[in-house]
Parts: sequence; C-alpha cells; structure tokens
Amino acid sequence: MSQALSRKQREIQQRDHLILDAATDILRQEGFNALSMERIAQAIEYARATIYQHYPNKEEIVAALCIRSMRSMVDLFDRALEFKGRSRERIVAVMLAYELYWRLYPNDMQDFQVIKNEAIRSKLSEASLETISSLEQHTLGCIASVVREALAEGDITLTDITPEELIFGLWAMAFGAISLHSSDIPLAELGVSNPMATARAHARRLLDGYNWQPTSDSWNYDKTVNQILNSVFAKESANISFPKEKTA
Amino acid sequence: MSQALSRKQREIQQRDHLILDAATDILRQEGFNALSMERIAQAIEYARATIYQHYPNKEEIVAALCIRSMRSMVDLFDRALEFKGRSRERIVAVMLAYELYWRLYPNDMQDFQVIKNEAIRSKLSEASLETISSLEQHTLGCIASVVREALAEGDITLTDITPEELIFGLWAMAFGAISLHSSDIPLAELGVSNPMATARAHARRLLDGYNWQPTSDSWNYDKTVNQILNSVFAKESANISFPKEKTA
DNA sequence: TTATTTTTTAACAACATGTCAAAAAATGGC
DNA sequence: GCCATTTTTTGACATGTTGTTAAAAAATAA
Repeated sequence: MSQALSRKQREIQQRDHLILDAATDILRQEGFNALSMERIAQAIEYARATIYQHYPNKEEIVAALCIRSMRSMVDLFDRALEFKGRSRERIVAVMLAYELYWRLYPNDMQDFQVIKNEAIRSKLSEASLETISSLEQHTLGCIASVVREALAEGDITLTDITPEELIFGLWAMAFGAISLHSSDIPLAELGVSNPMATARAHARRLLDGYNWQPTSDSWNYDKTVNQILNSVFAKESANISFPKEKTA
Repeated sequence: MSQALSRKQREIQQRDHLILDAATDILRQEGFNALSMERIAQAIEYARATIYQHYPNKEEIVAALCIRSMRSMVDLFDRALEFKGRSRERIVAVMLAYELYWRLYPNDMQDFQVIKNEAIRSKLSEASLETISSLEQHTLGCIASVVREALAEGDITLTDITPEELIFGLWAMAFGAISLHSSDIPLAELGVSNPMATARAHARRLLDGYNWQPTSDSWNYDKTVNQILNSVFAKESANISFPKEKTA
C-alpha cells in the first residue's frame, strides 16, 4: 500500500521538477511575460489545471525557483565560513561566495530581481515570503558572524558605526554592483568591464578605511583569494577563471 | 484656428495629467497589479479606449511617471554642481542630491524598481527606454565631471582603478542602499535605522580610503553638508530634517 | 469484478488587453 | 446657421489569461 502510494507520489514529485524546469526554460528564453500556466502545461504535456495542484499561481513557481537557487547560495556562504584564517580573510571568503554564486548561476540572480518586485511579491503566500526572508537572513548572518569575530579578536574597532551598519555597507555595495550589472545598463561601454572585481576592490578599500586588520598594504589578499578558491571552493573555481583585482 | 485647435489640445494635455495622477494614486494605494486601463478610465471618467490615445499600455504610463520623476532628480543633480568648493565637497553635494531626492519623493523611487523589471521593460518603446537611459546617463555624468575635476586639480590620484570604476563604486553603494531600503527587508530591525546616512558614512570612508583630498580627518564635512543644504538646496531642506552621520 | 478514493481534465466565469468601425463632437467653408 | 469634413471618443469584439469546479479517468483496495 505504502509502496503503491509512494510510486504515485514519486511521479508527482517528478512532475514538480518538470514544472520548474519548464518554467526556467521559458523564463530564460522568453521572459516573464511569456510565462503562463498554459505555456508550461504545453511544455510538460499535462492539462493546465494539473499545475494548479502544485502551485496556486505562476508567481509561486518563480518563488520556488528562487528558493531553490537561494539554497545553493546559502550553501556557498556556509562553505565560505569553513575557511580558517584571520577575520579579514574570512570576510573576503564570504564576499567571494557571493561573487562565485553570481558567476555560477548568473541567470538565477535575475530571478531575485523578479521576486523583489511588489507586483509579484503581493501574490506570494506568507510561507514563501518567510522562506525567502529566512534564507536572506542566513546569508546576512554569515557576514555578521565574521564581523563579530573581528570585533572579539580585536581586528577591528568600530567607533562611528555599529557592526550592523558595517554589514549593511558591504551588502549594499555587493547588491548594488550586481543589480547594476544585471540591469541592462551598458557598464562595459561606461568603462567598467568587470563590476564584481571592481566591487571587491572597493570593499577592500572600505575595510582598509575602517582599519580592519590586517589592512591590504600589510597583507597579500590576492594570495588569500587564491587560497580560498583552492580550498573551500576548489570544485567550483576549477571551471571559472577569476579576474584579479588590480592592486596598487 | 490655431486658437481653437490649441484649446482642444490643451484639454488633451490636461487629460494626460489626469491619467498620470490617477495612475499614481492607484499605484501607491493598491499596487501595480491593481493598475489597469479600466481602473484608470473609471477614475478619470473616460472610456478605456481613450487612454489608448495617450499610452499604448499601462507599462508606458509607469514609464511616463518614471521619466517625470527622473527629471526632477536630474534637476537636483544639476543644482548640486552649482555648489562651489573643493572637488571632494562637490562630490558630497552630488551624493546629497541623491539622498535628498529619495527623501523628497520616497515613493517615486519605487517606480524605478518597477521600471528595472524585465517584464515591464520588454513592453516599452525604444523611445521611452532611450529617454530613461539618457536621464540615467546624465546623473552619472554629474558624478563623472566631479571625479574628472578632482583628477585635474590633483585632489585624487587613481592608481589601481579607473575614474569610471570609482564612479561605479559610489553609484553601486548609493543604489544598493536605496534598493535595500525600498525593498521590504526590515532594516530597522536589523539595526540600520538610517540607511542613507549610513551609506553616506561609508562613502566618506571609501573616499578617504582612496585618499581624495581633503580627507575627512582634516576637514569638517558635516559643516560642508550644512553649507550645501543651506545654499543650493535651501528650499528643499527647509522641510526636511537631515540626520547627521555619526563621526568618530 | 466492483466500490471507493485519488488524480486529471474539460468547461466555465471573470477579467484584462488591444483594435476598429461607428457614433459623437469639433472644425471650417459657405 | 447649415452642412461637409475632420478629429475625437466610445462601445463592441476577438483574444488570451486566470482560478475554480464538477465530471471523467485512473488508481487502489476489497
């Protein structure tokens, strides 16, 4: 009985993947406007109403894609924290995780933009919104833990801002850089060929500005970056060429 | 003849304002999903088809709102450049313009997010997209001119990055801060009560990090901020209380 | 095989979109 | 002021999407 039941349920689970995969394809190839229940139904060869058994609307489908993608981002963040070293090296690791995520799944980041949109958010369930929010909080928590560590170890002393405000600064810089990059502003034409590497350089300066030890003039962070890539992110970085920051 | 014709045309122009105002109300009070041609038509007491004489779809209406709002932003940026002083004071003025814009028209900034969305962008005409783009470029140009000025006057020397990359950094920080702020992430709960003031503090540190003279330890920028607010932005700042950055 | 439960679907009602031909209003010549 | 012409406004239509529901189909268990 539980055998037969679970066979059917496995079928349903598989169909869930079919739905998400079809949605991804349509989203990537034709954009959000082309994404409709009918369109997905055709792609997976089921009736439209069947998809409503899985998701109450297409916005929840995009949310599911987002959540799936955010989980792999969280994984990278957690892995970043496995890098052992001085606090400032560890914050570099966390920022690299963000950059790596964007390089590994450049398209997924666009879904984040979609999900930020009020028109879409307003159709999501409380449950989905909370899942998204808690995943977001998790990534923030990773940065926060390193900042707290730095404070505890005396690598940084904050006088004019709170730890949370420092976190916000790093977050805003990274988020802003990625947002601008994934919008269709022609950054390359404006003279910014590599936004993420540039953001990384700015973050380095900013942390130097706050005197987070060891500052970049007394430590080779390019070496640290390589160490991080070759240890905790060995698997991912194998397929990816990482541009160095230009260093003075 | 030109009298009679222009009377009618004035009527049509007025109706254009009616449409945009109605759209703004609906957008603010009920969100993008509630915005429909029918809904606007009811509000202004004309037939739906009449609105299509003005705008081919609701996305273009939002674009028009955006463009109207961006023009006032550009105005603030231009006014910021009227402030005379050292280059680093002038960059402070430009950043203040951005902050001021956000404080004067907090809701309008949300429209910018809407217009960044691919689903909406894909329905806009080339003309609208280009207008938006050129307004965006104009604001960037304002920052760029100050950076060039600083280079020319020797207030800053860039070794490891290009001027464009520095501009990108300031832009990303400001844009990221505002994006995060206007998303519904509870920044206050996270300990960031004043995102824009925080971003301003970070920008100050960043510019100090790049050694843009005079650095903040040798110059009272709080005083500069007040001077800017009381001169070029006298009218606007009268109604607005500006939080000071916390300074070490 | 047959009764019962679960899953799938076709059909429906509601609503939004964009277009177009007809109605209404404005204009201009007489 | 009247009528022909042009412009503006509108109701009506075809199309497409959404979410629901009752019936058909399939799976399950006796």
